[in-house]
Amino acid sequence: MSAPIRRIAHLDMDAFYASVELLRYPQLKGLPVVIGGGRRAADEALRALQDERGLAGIPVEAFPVLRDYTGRGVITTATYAARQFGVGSALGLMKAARLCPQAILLPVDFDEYRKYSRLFKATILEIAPLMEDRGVDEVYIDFTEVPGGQREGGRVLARLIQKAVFDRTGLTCSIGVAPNKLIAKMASEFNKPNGISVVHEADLQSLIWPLACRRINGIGPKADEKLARLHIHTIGDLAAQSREWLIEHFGKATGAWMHEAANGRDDRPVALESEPVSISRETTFDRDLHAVRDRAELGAIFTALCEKLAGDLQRKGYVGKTIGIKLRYDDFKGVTRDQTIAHYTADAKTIRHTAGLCLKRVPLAQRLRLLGVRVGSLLKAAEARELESNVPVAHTVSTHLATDSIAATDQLF
DNA sequence: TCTGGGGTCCTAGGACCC
DNA sequence: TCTGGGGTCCTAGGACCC
Repeated sequence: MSAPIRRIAHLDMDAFYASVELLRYPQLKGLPVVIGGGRRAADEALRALQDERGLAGIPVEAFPVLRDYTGRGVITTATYAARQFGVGSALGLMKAARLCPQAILLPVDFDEYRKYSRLFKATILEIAPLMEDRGVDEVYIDFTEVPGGQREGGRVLARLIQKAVFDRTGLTCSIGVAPNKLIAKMASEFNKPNGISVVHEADLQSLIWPLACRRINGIGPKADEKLARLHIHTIGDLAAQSREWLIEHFGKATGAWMHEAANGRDDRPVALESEPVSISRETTFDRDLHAVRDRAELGAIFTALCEKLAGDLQRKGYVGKTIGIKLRYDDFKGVTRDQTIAHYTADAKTIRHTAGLCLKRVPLAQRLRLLGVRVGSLLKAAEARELESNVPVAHTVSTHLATDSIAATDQLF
């Protein structure tokens, strides 16, 4: 037997949030539905209806629709019926309301999506043990050594996984199988929804080169625009450029990577485990707030963000020592500030204090639409304890001083 | 009536150390 | 008296992804 050919799958759940919602509200099947926003009043009305008539008993007319929405939310997911109207992810809800006013608008329910996310991933792991988590609704799977992973280029195993996921969750997914992650990711888009597509190395020119450069995971709007200015539109156009020329225009790292990608080369392994680098909380206000005029309100939001963040860290068992803030002004421009402290922490007061110092270094004349707090340079709490277990006394004192001066920061706003 | 809330990685300059 | 260079950490911003 010769060595097995590397076969990597990318699995993407179809319209994940929306599909989970349709499991609860089957009466909405086939209708344009979008998930997003978050209006307390409408959410409560919906909850009251659930209590009264049961989920599936809510009449279609009783659901909130886009037409009635006022606020600053965006669409996170749209059903395929809604996509017909040109609405999709990241579109502002007010804008979407003009395209499809009758679309039903459901609030985001992350807890529910996380539940199904765990379920479909556990199902995959029972079949194929080498899986990389890429967020709530997608994964990479290494098919190479899995029984059936080589049959029909991986199609047989892909079908098996697709069926297992559907049987367990009632949800469909699309799978691409290819020689590497880069191509697998593109391939999973080929037959959406509920599709499978298999790409071999020899298919590069016929299946990959005609695609727009933007389809490469890692080429975003900016790079795409620049490529277009250079008259490069397809991946084939990109592959026709020399490595040197690409490095000249996009820099050493990006240029070389583009050259590899365009030629279908990617040797990144399927990464089973990864540790978080940072954890953050942010919020966009219902209306823009002014640091002076809305001092009390901003201060309360700021403190609440720090407390939630501390809770997240503690629950997940991490501490960090780089505390940062993020601001977005009413013109949508943003700034960040951060500060590294002497000791790892997950303490709300310490975070609040340090973030408060960051805030003092930022211009606050203009009104704000967003405030965020971040903790980075993370370490597992146990590892940090070990690391800091024989720390000089002087440092311990400074921590107490820092925590004691919280009162002063409270007067910030 | 524009534009959410998480994240990751890269770049680039300055400080500071060897 | 001058001339280096490498390495690491910190900070700010930006591109990109789900």
